[in-house]
Amino acid sequence: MKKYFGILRECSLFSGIDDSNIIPMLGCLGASLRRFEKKEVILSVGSPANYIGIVLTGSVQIIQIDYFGNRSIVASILPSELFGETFACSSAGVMSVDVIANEACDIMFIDCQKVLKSCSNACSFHQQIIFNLMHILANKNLIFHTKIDIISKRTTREKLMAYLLMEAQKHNSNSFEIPYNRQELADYLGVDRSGLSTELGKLEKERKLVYKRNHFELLLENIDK
Amino acid sequence: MKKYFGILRECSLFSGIDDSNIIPMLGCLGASLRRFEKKEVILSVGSPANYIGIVLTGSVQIIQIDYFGNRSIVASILPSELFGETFACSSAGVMSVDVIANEACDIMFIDCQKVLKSCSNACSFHQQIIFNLMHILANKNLIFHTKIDIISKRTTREKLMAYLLMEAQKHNSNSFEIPYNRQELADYLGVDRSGLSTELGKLEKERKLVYKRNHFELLLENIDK
DNA sequence: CTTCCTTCGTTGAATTTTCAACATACAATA
DNA sequence: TATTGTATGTTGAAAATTCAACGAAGGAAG
Repeated sequence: MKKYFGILRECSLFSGIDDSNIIPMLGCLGASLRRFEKKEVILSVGSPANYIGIVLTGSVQIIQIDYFGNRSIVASILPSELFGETFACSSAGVMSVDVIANEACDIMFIDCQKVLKSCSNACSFHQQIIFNLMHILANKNLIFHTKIDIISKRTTREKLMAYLLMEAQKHNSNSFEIPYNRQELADYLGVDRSGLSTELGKLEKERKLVYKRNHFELLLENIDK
Repeated sequence: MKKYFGILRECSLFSGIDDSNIIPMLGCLGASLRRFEKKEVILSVGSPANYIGIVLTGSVQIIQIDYFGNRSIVASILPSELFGETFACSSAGVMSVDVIANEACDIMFIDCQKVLKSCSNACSFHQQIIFNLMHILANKNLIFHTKIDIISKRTTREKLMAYLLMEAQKHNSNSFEIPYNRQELADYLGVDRSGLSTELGKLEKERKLVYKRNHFELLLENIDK
């Protein structure tokens, strides 16, 4: 386990826990390690949802396949990040998404029940872990909430403005970089890429923003409230 | 407090807790009561998010107001249901929505910190409450996730079919009632009501479903995978 | 039974989005 | 510097959505 210490201490599940206590805790949490090769299925739809996964190396993708067989990538999970916690903590019981290795990766599984029930030796860090897990779930909730607000808008322009104003608020500045290229932004907003480009062009003509690649600056004085 | 016992035992925060223990626990949780009149602001954007609210009588609405002043109702909270838990458990620190009394109501506030840190007398039910809160957050997460899947689809027809297939799955039957009228369903899906009606008519002509008011029956044999 | 009111379906015009195709800009690298 | 590949912008036609308006259906109440 020790070789992954550097990653584990970055994991938000262990924030606030002293470095020296992380490795000893893993026992209480029923931690186990497993390696997966590229494209291998880590968890699949319908399988029991008892474990929280932590990506140690490589990366995994959360894949949703709808009734008509359309795949969509719900999220990409990078080293030190978690997956499966929503299902393990909910009353769903089983996974409703697939988790696939995007490349060869090492995964640590933690038994969610062991996180929630404090361990027999009543380790004092347990409480912090529960607190952290709660934070993670609640923060993900906020992110979903924001996304729903944005994509509930009816037009490309409204979605775009809602997104940019939200980013400006997040950065506390009217000038910021976004983490998406055009196609990714279009996918995030649920609109057509070319239509998005057109709308950006119009907004610039109206002097409501200036942009270049993924750097944006909102000209709030020209944006009607 | 005792007069609200009947409601509290319905509250999912207390599920799995023996009836006789609910009232005694409220002390550990820093519970307090307050009455609000219709339209009164219970929590507002920017106010500190330290408390979880439980609706005891009446109802409250979660209101989101965007940059342009458009109001939208995020949720209606009925007796025995919770509000504010996402904000109190996240690292947001402050509310980013308003909570308004939809009618005169009695609200119980619980100190979220006292839920998360086990109490000095180490009450044994504390763990169950934390477990329940985690469930509530994770389940809400799943609900949001489902909603995002649905409204991310591009066309009215796709959104509608995704919604109906999801409902069928939830009911374990191709025949079910939905909890929305047409306007509400249109708002949920983020589409135009008349366009939604048109699409329903088309699907019926294609013999893919039959419906009447809010009763629906999917004819899966005619729905192409 | 009639009236009132709400919900739902229908229609056509206006608007918006999507789609496909291509032009241009930009970055990496040989 | 020349080349190549990717990202972005632009355009026009087709498709879908929205909008406004109205008519029909169904319930509730007198």
